[in-house]
Amino acid sequence: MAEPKSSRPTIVDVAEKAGVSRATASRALSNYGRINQETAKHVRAVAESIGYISNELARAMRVGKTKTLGLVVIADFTNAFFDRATKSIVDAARARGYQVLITNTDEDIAVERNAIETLIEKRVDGMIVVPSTAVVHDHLEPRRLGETPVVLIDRRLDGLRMTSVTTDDFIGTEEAMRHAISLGHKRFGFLVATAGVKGSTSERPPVLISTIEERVNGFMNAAVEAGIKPRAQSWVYCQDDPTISEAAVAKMLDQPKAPTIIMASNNDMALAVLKVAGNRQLTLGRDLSLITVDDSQWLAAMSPGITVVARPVELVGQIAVEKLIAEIEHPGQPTEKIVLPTELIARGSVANLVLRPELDPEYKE
Amino acid sequence: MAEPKSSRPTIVDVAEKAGVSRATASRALSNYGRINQETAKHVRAVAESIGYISNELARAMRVGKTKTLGLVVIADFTNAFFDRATKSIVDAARARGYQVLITNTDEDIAVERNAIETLIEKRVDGMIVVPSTAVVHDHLEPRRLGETPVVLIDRRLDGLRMTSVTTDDFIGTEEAMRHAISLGHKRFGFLVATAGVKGSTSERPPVLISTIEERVNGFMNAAVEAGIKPRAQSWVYCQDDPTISEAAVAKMLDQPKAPTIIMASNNDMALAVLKVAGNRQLTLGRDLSLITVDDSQWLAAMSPGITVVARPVELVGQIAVEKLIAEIEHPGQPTEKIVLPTELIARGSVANLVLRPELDPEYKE
DNA sequence: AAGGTTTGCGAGAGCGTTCTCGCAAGTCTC
DNA sequence: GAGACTTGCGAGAACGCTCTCGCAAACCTT
Repeated sequence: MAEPKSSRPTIVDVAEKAGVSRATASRALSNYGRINQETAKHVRAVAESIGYISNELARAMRVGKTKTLGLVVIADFTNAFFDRATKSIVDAARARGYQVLITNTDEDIAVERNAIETLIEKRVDGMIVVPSTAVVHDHLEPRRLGETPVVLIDRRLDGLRMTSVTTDDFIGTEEAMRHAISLGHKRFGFLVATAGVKGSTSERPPVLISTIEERVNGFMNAAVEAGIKPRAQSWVYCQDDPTISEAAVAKMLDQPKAPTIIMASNNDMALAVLKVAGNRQLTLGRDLSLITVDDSQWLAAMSPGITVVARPVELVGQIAVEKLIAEIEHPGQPTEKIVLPTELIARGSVANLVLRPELDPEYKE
Repeated sequence: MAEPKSSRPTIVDVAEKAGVSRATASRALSNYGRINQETAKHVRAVAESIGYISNELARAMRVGKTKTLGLVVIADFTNAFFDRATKSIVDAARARGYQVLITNTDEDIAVERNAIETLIEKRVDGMIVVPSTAVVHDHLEPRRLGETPVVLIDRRLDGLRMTSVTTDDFIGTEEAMRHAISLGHKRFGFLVATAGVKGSTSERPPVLISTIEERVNGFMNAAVEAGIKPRAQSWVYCQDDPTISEAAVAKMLDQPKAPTIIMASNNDMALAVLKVAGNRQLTLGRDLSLITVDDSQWLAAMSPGITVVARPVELVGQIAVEKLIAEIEHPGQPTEKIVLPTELIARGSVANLVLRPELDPEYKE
C-alpha cells in the first residue's frame, strides 16, 4: 500500500524511483557537477514521468537567489508610461530568466514602504522602483535594503546613491516650447499634474517629483529665453482628478487673454484638455493647440494627431533591468544616473499662427 | 571580534540577542501560540532594532503557502482590457495579503506553457490566466497543475472544468448592433482581430478565442435578426498589426457599397479605423460610424466620443481574485463559469441616419 | 604492478522558518 | 497541600533543495 502522497513529487521521489541518491538526482536535474550522462538521462526521464517540477523556493533558500525582480510602481497601467514600462520590464526580465513581482503603490508613500518590505520578505534579487515622492525615502536607504540592489526609473531621488534611468524631460519640454513658439504661439497655459496637491492652484508647490519639476523648468526656461513672461494664472498645478483638471482647463480658457496653446505635463492633463475642447466644440490645432508628454497609440490615431514629447519608455525599462541584473550578478557596479533623450513628435495639434495669424482670437487685422 | 555576518539578520540572531529560543522568537514575531506578552514585546523590539525582516521563502517552505498569485496574461498593457484587469488584480490581491507574479505570454502558447511551469516552480498559491488560444491546453490540465487552483479570465476554455470570469460579449455586441440598426444603419463592416491569422481574410478562421467568437456571433445574430445579410466582403478577420488592419479598413471603405458603420472587435481595430478616417478626412459620427469593445479614457475624451461596448473589467479582476483565494483558502469550491454583463455606452461616433439619411452616401432623394 | 588521477556517486549538513511535543513552574480547586 | 490544569518556553524535526566532502571503482602512467 503506497502512502497517499497528495502533494507534488519532490526530488526524493525522483531519486527513489530512479534508484539513486538525492545528490545524484539533483545533479542530473540541474546539470552540474560530475555525473554519468546515462544516469542523468535516466533520472530526467523518471522525473518527467512522475511529473516532477522543481521547487524554486527550496532552491532559492539554498542558493540564495530567487531569480525574481520586484517592481514597485504606480500600477496605473492606464498611464502611458507605466503600461509600456511594465511590459518592457517583464519582457526584458523574462529574457534573462527572471520573473517579476508587481506591487502597486498608488502613489502612496505608506503603501510604497510596505511594498518594499514585502518584496524584501519575498527575497527578490533586486527591485525597480518608481518612487512616489521626492521627499521621504528612508525606506530606500541602505539600512533597510541591505544587500538588495535597487534601480529607480522615471524619477530621480537626488539624495540617494542609487542607479536611476530617466529621460531628459527638461530638454524635451524645452524643445516642445520652442516648437510652439516657432509656430507663433505667445500665450501659453501650463497644466501640471501634481501629486500631493489638493484641488488646483497657480502657486508652485514646494516639492515636485523630478520628472514634473524638469518639465516645469523646461517650459519655463524656453519661455524666458523667448522673452515670454508667463502670467501666474497661466500656471495650474492640479490634482490628478478629471473633474478638477477639466475645471482648471475651463478656467484657463475663460481668462481675458486666454492661451492659444496648452502644455500638458502628462496625458491625464491632456485628456482634460481634450474633454473641454470637445465640450466647447473647439477643434484642436485650430481653435486651441495642445502638446503633451508621453506618446500613445491614441494620441497618434486622433484627428488631428496630438503633438507629443515622446519618451523612450521601453528603453527605460530595458536598461533598468539590464543594470539591475548586472548588479545582482556582479555586485559592486558603479551607480549611474542614466538620462535618455526624448523626441518631439509634431502632429497636427499645434496651430501654425505664423501662417494663419487669424486663428489667434486676439489677432487684430 | 564579531563575525562578519554580511547578510540579513535571521530569526536566530533575533533570538540570541533577545535571549530566547528560536521557537519563542518565532512565536513573538508571528504572534501565535502561547507566549508571554512581555517577552513578545521585547523580542519585537530587538527584531526592529537589528533590522530583522522575515524570510518569506523559509516560511513558505514550512507552511506550504507563498501568499503569491501568478498572473499569466498577454501583458500588453496598452490594451484596454489587460491594463485595467492587471491593476484590479494586483490591488485586489494586495488587499487580501497576496502579491502577484506577472508573466507575459505575448499570445504565444509555448511561452504560456513555460510561464505556467515557472509559476508552479515558484509555488504560487494559485493563478489567474488569460489562455492565449482556444485549442491546445494540456498545460492547463489537472495533471500538470497538481493542486494549484486556476481561474480563467477574459476567455473561456470549454473543455476544462475550471472557474472562469468572463463578460457577455454576445449580448453586448448584439445590443451594439441593435443600437446601430435603430439609428438606420444597414451596411456594416466587421473588423475582427484574430490571433493566428496572417494578414487579413474574409473567411472565418476555424477557431476563435471565446471572446472574439461571441462578438462575431453577436454581430451576426443581430444582423440576421434584422434581416440584414452581411456580405462576405464586409467581414474581415485580420492580424493584429496596424499596417494590415489599416489596409483592411481602407479596402472596406473602397468597396462599391461601402459600410456606413464599422464594428471593431477590439480597440486595436478601432485605432485602425481612426487612423484611416483621419487620413481620409472622414469625420466620425457623420461620414463614418464606429463602435468598438472596451472603454477607455481616450475613447471618451475624443470628439466625438466613441460608442463602446463597455466591459466591467475591474470587476472581472476582482471576482477572479476572490474566487481564486476562496479556493486557495478553502479547497473544494465548486467551479463556476461567471459571466458579467456589458454596458453599451452611446457617444457620438454613430451617425443617426434616421434623422439625417443624407449622411449615407448611397442615399438617393 | 604500484602509485596517481579521474569519474561517479552517496552521506550529511545547512538554508530560515514553523510547529509539535515535552517539561518545568505557576495557578487553581477542594 | 496534593492533584489537575494552565502558562511559558526550549529542543528538535521538518519543509525540499544544493553542495561539499569523502570514498570506492575505474582509468592512466611509468
